[in-house]
Amino acid sequence: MESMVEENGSAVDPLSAGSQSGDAAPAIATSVQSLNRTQQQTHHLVASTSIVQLTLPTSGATQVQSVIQPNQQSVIQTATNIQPVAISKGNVILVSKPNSVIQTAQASLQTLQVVETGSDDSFSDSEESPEQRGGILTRRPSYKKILNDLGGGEITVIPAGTIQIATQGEGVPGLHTLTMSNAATAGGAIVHTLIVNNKTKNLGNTVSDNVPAYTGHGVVVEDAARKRELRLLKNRQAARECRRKKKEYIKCLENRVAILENRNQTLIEELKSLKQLCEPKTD
DNA sequence: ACAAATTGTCGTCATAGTCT
DNA sequence: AGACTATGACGACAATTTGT
Repeated sequence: MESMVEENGSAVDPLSAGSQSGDAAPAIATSVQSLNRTQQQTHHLVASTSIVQLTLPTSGATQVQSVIQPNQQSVIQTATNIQPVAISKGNVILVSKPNSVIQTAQASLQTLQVVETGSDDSFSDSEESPEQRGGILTRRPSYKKILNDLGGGEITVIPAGTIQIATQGEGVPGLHTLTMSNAATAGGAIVHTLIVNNKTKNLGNTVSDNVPAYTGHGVVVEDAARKRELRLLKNRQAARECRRKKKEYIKCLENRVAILENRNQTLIEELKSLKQLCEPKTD
């Protein structure tokens, strides 16, 4: 299956439009500064976005409204219920909900997010002011929570180009397997995800795989040093995961900016033309 | 070419939040 | 309630950029 993208008459490959992912700074508060630095090397994030029309031959006259950011990940926003959408370069993305956001970076799929929205406005503002949170400075909601608030489905992206998908609500619990043919690692990657009671468990290597536990008469014996090692190891991994989620969250926000700016521009132009129509003729 | 400044990444700690 | 997890904050270090 091949997709055709038209932008002012010229073909554009939305997947190749993405490139360097903007590496984020340690804190959200400073992320904009950091992104600015990254974008010195790329281009300005939103300034050069453009609308393209994706024509998908096999799905009839279906069109996808997309926002293409040069040197940034692409945003593909579906205008209608079109599923599945297949895109060149070997990535097949099944979109189960309207108004989805699909992020790609370079040739390999890096982030895939399904956002269930009635309209763009349903990007709920998950960042509350301290006042809104009760007037005291408290910890912000977790990225997981924020992203869940943004959309119905939960999709976790694993660094090595693998994708882990969990279904909530109407989803059928069970073992889900997702294979990526062009994962960053050679030969692709397969992730098995076990969903039990709406909770996701990675069936890959776990922390305990790496740290041997000594058992005696069925009782796990661990000295303080071992416990500490285990704790540090877990926390190290947790920190990595947390940073990855933070980057994902920031990308999500960037996409949101791109979509909203694009929409804003459209509305401005619409307003202009309506004004012109309403203007009394002077000659 | 070199030093200083800037930025990114990582490991660790502390602790709020969540789970059992 | 205690164990566990997620995340902000911090410092160390490396890589990159900038000014001279």
